[in-house]
Amino acid sequence: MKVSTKGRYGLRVMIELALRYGSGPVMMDTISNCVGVSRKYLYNLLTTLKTSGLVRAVRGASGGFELTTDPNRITASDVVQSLEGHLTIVDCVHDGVTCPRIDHCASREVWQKMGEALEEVLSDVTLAHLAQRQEQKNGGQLMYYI
Amino acid sequence: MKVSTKGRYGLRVMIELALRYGSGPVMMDTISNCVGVSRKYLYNLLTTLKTSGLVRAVRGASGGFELTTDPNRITASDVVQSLEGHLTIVDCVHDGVTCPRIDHCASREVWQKMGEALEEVLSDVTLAHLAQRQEQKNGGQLMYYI
DNA sequence: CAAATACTCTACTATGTTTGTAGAGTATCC
DNA sequence: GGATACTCTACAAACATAGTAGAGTATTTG
Repeated sequence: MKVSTKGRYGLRVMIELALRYGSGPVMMDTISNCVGVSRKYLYNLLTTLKTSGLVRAVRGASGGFELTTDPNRITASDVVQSLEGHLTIVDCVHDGVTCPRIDHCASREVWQKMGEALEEVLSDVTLAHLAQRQEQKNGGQLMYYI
Repeated sequence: MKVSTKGRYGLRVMIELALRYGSGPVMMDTISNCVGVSRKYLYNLLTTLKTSGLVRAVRGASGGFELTTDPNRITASDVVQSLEGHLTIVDCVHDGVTCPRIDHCASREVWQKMGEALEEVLSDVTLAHLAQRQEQKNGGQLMYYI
């Protein structure tokens, strides 16, 4: 019951983009350095996030990636679900393909509640919130890890 | 971010034992039939649960497994944590081995909240509760799936 | 006692997912 | 037209999950 590196790195990536929102596209090498992920792997994450419509890519010289919308309109739930898929702890909660014992399964109600609890936590946290928190922790400086 | 079959089957197993609590040990073949898991795999689950002190084994003829204590003193949290490990979404939340950026990581607070939310849901649900719910759904009959 | 019963243990394997890497291709800016 | 920087397909190593096989051991019951 862990978040994979996709979700972990992905949220960091989005926080970095939130910190730089409004300053034009940020190139992959910069993000790669800040977050500590290889350029190649980063591309996977950004491609997924792009497909979900959370980021936009600008090609060519002085290109890069940027958020498609204001950081306070993107939640951690959006980011995590984009990269990790549905916020369901067990497939039967979301699938149309239900297991044969679904009607007399008490466990299922527990798994459902867990998913709802996660959704509640994540949808309550915006990127703006996280970026602000990050700035506080760093004393207002962007971290580069060069 | 899924519960594995260990957790899913394990909780079912414990609900079955809760339904039969006080009637002496239940043998693995019975549990295996009710829950729909092979005897061999079931052994893995029960061994883990035994190590955690949630069930007790009785060897020999007319042996089997039974809960070590009353079903309303065992929570879903106990069961899931026994089989799946700590209820942490990301290791850095619980590990002593922290990642180098732990001090300026805003994401970590999100992962921590998620774990706490799960704990809250699971520790609020007892086996007695689940067994009762299961009985309601089955009209008071034990299901055998023979 | 002895036979049946039922848990116990070690080891092995197949399968799928995660976590990446390689290298050539393509759009855009100046 | 050259430099810049994203794009795409394919592949592969490492790890975790989900089991299976088969022989061993403790207890009850007659």
